[in-house]
Amino acid sequence: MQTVGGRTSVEPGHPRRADALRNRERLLVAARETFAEEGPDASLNEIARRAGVGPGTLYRHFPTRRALQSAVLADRIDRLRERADELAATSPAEALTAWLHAFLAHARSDHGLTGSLLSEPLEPGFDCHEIIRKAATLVLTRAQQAGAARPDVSADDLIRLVVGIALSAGPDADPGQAARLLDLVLEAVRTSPALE
Amino acid sequence: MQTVGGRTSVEPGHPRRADALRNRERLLVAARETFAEEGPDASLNEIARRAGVGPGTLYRHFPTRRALQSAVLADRIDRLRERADELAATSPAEALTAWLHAFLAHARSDHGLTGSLLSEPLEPGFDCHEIIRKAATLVLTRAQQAGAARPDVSADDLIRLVVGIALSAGPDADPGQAARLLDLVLEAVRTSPALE
DNA sequence: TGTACATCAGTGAACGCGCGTTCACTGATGTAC
DNA sequence: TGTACATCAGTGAACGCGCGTTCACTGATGTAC
Repeated sequence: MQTVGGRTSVEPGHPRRADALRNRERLLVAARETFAEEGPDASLNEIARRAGVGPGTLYRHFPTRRALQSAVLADRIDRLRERADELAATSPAEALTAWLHAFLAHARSDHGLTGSLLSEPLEPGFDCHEIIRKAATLVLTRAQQAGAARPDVSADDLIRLVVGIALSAGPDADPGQAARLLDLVLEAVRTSPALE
Repeated sequence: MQTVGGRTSVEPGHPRRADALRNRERLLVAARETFAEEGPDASLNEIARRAGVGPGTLYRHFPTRRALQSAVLADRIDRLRERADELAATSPAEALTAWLHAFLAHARSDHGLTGSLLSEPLEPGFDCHEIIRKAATLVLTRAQQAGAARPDVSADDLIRLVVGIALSAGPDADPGQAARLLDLVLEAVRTSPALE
């Protein structure tokens, strides 16, 4: 929410020292890369190695794998939330399409991280699934009220479909196919169920 | 193809001894269970333990993890292929719907095994992706020729969508939601693209 | 501004663990007579 | 049918590996004066 220079501001009091902040940032960069390359089960020692810090340092900043994963996702999730707000300026139908494509790009880029965090609840304080669901709901209900999306589809349905497309396509697959599949799904979402 | 008492017949010459056949069968049962519970990366030692054999025995029968995985899938894949043939007796539209739902049930039940085998090529001789693709193509082209499915959708698209739904739903999720999502997708598949 | 000090983050060797995989040996089985 | 033997499958201890995780120690940093 409060951001400084485009970077999420630090919770007051927590990381005080300059080297702590620097290492935290390095760990996040290394984790993002490693998760992208090797999936959400990538080795934590390997991430520490890439960040150029000892494994103990990783644990000091992120006591659990889950904590590291959600920290990695945090700013991208936040960007998706912002995007949903921005899209309020466009038509409901366009907003729905554009946001889901943005979400697809996000999910495709992280090699299953979003998928793995989707199912299980996170530590309290940052539930990425909840944030995504809220953003999806925002865009979807607006489209539904405008008659641009069928009313019997939920935000959860859309999220599952997009994550599913991202997971089954794999990160090295044709990005065009994933987008095409999403377009196909979007047609069904726009179609009135009464037509059936 | 040739089956004896509902069980796939043995390739001539390979497993000759009675205890070898028995252990092979035990390993397959244990692997099926373990993969279902713990996913396609489950421990091979654990599978051998459950089957009541030494790890060496597992390796004698299945030299690689992949070989074991595809052997586990083999008969279910075969059943899907048969199902596609049987459905030739029903209407093209019904056949498409029914087969995809059968495939969804299959993919949902194996905790990502199908998904993991989908992307990478298998050992020569049994390519489960190829068999599934053939079955899907059979059902899909028939529907397309009857005007019951849009022509710009490929068998690969359908497979990806179904696998995606299965993967994103997770095995402990609501089976109703998965079926509903597939129905939604099927609506889009039936819809003429000209309507857009 | 300069310095002394307390605090707190970083270090990295080390541990235990379970994994995949091997292999010398044992023993069950099928077959030939 | 019964038996001797060769074959081939099973065994499971053992290996090396990389993982997650810890912790006693070091040292950088921020602060108080």
